[in-house]
Amino acid sequence: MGRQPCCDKLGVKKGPWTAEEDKKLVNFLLTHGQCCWRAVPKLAGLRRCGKSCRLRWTNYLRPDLKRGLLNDAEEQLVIDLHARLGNRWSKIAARLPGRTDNEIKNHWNTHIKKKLIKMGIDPITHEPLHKQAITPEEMPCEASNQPAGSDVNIPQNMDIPEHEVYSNSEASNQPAGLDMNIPRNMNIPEHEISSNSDGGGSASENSPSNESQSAEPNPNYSEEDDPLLSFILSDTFLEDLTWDFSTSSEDGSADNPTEENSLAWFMDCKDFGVQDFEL
DNA sequence: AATGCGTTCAACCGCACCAAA
DNA sequence: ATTTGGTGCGGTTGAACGCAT
Repeated sequence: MGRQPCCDKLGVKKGPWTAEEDKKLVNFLLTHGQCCWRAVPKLAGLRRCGKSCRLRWTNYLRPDLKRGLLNDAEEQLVIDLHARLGNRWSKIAARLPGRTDNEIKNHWNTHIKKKLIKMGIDPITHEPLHKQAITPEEMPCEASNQPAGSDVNIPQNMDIPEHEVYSNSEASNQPAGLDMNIPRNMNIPEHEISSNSDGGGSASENSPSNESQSAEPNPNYSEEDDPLLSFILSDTFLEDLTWDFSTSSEDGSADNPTEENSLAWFMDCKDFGVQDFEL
């Protein structure tokens, strides 16, 4: 028996969201909070699929989102995390506050991938495209561990949960003398290790037929060599983040906002670009 | 100004997981 | 143990945009 579609295809609007729709969705979610997404469009007065509403909210309307291109430090972090985690964009995004999996995925495909190729690095394996051609001395500085210009204060000795790393039987495949920016022996929680029993992966991710296409994380990463990465990968980092936008604003006006205030404030943020507020 | 081409990114699609029934 | 509905995730698409000619 096939699955019921997530929403009635008839009468459901698709395509770009209008400002009016955004307003309705934001108004509803700020008022009622996130509940059952399937019910959201009906309750919010939208002719949209619940899934579409969720996507619009998480990828675009969420007030804690940063807008704009990833900076150098973030980009380097994405590269490092990708080497560790592979194409698990949601896991990567979880370590970059204010960034979405979609955004990172897009940025990877449009910018970073090309950059790495240009640098002679395979964006999938994170190994040199022509191992003979590139010696460690020739590795571009951008591939060094510490992102240039990174001013993040990074606690030392952060544990990376074992479950967040791919298991990889080819762990020893790292070429001798190839240092790159890949820390070794990183601790990552077991439950996020990519394997056939991994609960979170998509079919294509775990599909053997796609293995050559999917990004294999480098198993030899270690946060010891990359304090920034170790900090970001730590659970402490995630726990410490203040995701509740309502309590943080430059002038404090958003503290304990009323529903109206928060909507108005939020819409203002959208007008100016939320990134301007450094939420 | 018009056209073509390449790039970007918001949005969609399909699948898998998980919890509840 | 099985079914079902809700949600999350990663891959893909296509409209919009920018740039060169």
